[in-house]
Amino acid sequence: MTDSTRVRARGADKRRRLTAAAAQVLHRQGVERTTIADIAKAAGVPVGNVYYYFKTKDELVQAALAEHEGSLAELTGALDRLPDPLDRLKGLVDAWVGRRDVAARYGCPTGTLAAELDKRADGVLDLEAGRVIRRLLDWVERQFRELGLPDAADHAVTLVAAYQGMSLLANALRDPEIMTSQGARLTRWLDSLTADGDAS
Amino acid sequence: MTDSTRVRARGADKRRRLTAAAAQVLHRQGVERTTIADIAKAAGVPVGNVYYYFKTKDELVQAALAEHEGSLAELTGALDRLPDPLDRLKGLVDAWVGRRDVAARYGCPTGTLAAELDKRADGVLDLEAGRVIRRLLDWVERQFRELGLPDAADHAVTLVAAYQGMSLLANALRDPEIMTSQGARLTRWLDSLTADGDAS
Amino acid sequence: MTDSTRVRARGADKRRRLTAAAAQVLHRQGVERTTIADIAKAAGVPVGNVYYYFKTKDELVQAALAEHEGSLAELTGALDRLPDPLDRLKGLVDAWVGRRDVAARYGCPTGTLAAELDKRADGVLDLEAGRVIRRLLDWVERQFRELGLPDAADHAVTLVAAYQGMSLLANALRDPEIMTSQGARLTRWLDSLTADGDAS
Amino acid sequence: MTDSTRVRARGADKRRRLTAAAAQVLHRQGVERTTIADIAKAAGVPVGNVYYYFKTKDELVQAALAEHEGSLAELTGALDRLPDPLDRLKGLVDAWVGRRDVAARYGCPTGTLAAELDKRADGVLDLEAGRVIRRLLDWVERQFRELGLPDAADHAVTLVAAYQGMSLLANALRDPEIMTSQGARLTRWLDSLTADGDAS
DNA sequence: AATGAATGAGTATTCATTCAT
DNA sequence: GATGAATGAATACTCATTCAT
Repeated sequence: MTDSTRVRARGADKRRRLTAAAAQVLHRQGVERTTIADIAKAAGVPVGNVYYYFKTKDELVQAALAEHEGSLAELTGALDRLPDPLDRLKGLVDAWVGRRDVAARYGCPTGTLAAELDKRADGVLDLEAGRVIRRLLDWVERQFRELGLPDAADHAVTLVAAYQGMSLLANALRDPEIMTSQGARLTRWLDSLTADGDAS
Repeated sequence: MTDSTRVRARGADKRRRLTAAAAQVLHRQGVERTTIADIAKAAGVPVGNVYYYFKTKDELVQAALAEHEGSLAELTGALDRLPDPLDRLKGLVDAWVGRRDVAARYGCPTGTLAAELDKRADGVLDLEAGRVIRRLLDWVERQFRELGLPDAADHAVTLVAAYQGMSLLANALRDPEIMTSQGARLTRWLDSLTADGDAS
Repeated sequence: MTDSTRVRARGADKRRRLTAAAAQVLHRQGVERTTIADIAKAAGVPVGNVYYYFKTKDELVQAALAEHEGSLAELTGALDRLPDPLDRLKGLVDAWVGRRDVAARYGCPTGTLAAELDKRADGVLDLEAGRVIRRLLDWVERQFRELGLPDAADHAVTLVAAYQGMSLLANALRDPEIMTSQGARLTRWLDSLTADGDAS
Repeated sequence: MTDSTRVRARGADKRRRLTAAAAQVLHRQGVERTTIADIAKAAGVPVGNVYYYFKTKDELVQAALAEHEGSLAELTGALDRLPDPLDRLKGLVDAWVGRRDVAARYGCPTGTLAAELDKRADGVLDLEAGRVIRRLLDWVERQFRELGLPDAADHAVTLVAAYQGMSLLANALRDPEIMTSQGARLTRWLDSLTADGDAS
């Protein structure tokens, strides 16, 4: 490893730490209640130095959004290795249920971020958040289509909306059990869809 | 009408105007991005005077929450006059769809408020928001129970979560059409539930 | 004096104090080296309160500019009461010389402000500064015209430029004597202009 | 050419580039609104490296001032080759008029720098700026003396002040034409001085 | 000598809340 | 009760300067 590589690695590492910290802290505290100092502290970086990597707070928010988008891509990427689209969708639901405790405490990262950013008058970041959700919708729709179902787009909206809704309820009521029971319902629904046509 | 009565009436009016303004502005801009001055201006009340009616900003938020709770109570109260619980639930869905434009622009008032308040470390108002949602859940559950369905509680969670989810998606994607199509789906689902048992 | 008058008077007084302080401190330290805190302290006003009267630092700069414009208007207004335009112009030169010590220490308020504001990329305030100088030019030109001189506009530029130049030199060399000697020269020049036509 | 020579040459080149960049950027943006990064970028030098050549920002300002002083020396040096002092002075005026567009956009480099530096509490650099202006004054005075005129010093102040004043006005009003007309006036004045004694 | 990165002090601005009348 | 004004703590962002390599 050359010197310049090491330095670049250190710089990239700090940027990654800041991004990860931003993703977590912003999810937990929300955008408006999170200060740059909060993120800096969580990342172990002096405040002034944050601005070497991100010119504005909004850029940090965007990076956090991209981080969540990356997690999602990682998940769908792994699911894509399953041969059966139905298994992929059920795997997605399982993943959601697996994160029930985080959902019950802080909600869905993308969903809560989208909701908060939508309150802004200046529409830049809110479109970003919408884009991430759209990507999830697209992936889900593709699975439904591969299953040969009509109304794949509608089904996708139904599934993702169900996820956002159950996360919000679990969060508002602080009850992870909602994730479990609704997850089970979604799994049953997916099975029914493929078993004998569209029952919804 | 005595003078003091008139004054009290005027005072109550100001309080009401502040509450209504808070409900609307907080819904549109979110709690953190809304200043007391914003609400005061929307209500046509001088800033300094706000504090005569509400000791803190949090009390204004609480009042806004109560206002939304009141709207909900009004709606369910009206629906309660329908003889058939199924019609009541379908009426609820219709009401949601009827507000599709507001939902697409600002999301569900209670849901977005709950999501934002849940980010707070101090758990006072977030529980309030949860309580409002809980009341809706209870009302819905009661209808399902009156319909003689098993799993009334689960069904209630399903319906309300669907509403929250579709509102969030409609908002994030700025697409009121989502409210319409998902509303239709929910109506069909309600019909199927009562027609031939549980299809979900 | 009613209560509201007194309050308004107090508010107006503070605004005036802030404006006066801004005019003085900005002249002495320049725009960029002056902090809001500097002005607040000079005016005996808590920092946070400054923003009740001026929304931004730039508004304070503008107010200071207007203050200098006001001083100028006061001076020309007084000179306007002299019957002879030549006396008015000589009175103007005398006034300049009378302020030689301030000029030697801090330069001409309007001139140095204009020079500093002209460095800005965003052209808003710099035009303001130009406007103040233009007003002086116009007044001087009017006097020359009343004297029946041709090239009144050119003469005006010559006189005002001489003032700006001698102020700058006096300031750069910290030598008030320059104001005196150049003032005498300008007086002689004015006399010669009217004695036997244009000698310049 | 040995390696060390080449390196020294390269180093000297960087220093020269930095100095030139500083002279230009500081003239255009002013001292306070110019960052070290601005100058570094304009010179094509990495920020961190600037400090190898200049220990502080003030040293860069001083170098810029020296650069402007050098330009002036170059100009007067060239004019010194003219046999007639009157031609030298008229050549100086011509040079000023020749730079009318820069003057109208950014003012006289030395004059604006002097005005800005004079606002500083710590008197180090402001004296420097005064010194540069003094050198110009001395050169001009020498020409007047060679012409056999009495009051050479006063004439010098008059000429240089006129230049500073017209530059400031041209800049504040964004009007290069002022340079042209005032330049013509100065040329006439110089002619009149030598033709028939002192007309000013 | 060269350079990307680090540091920390400083600055404008916002805003909930309080106060004086 | 009503109201303009006051207060001060907080926060995003900048930048000269230093450091590690």
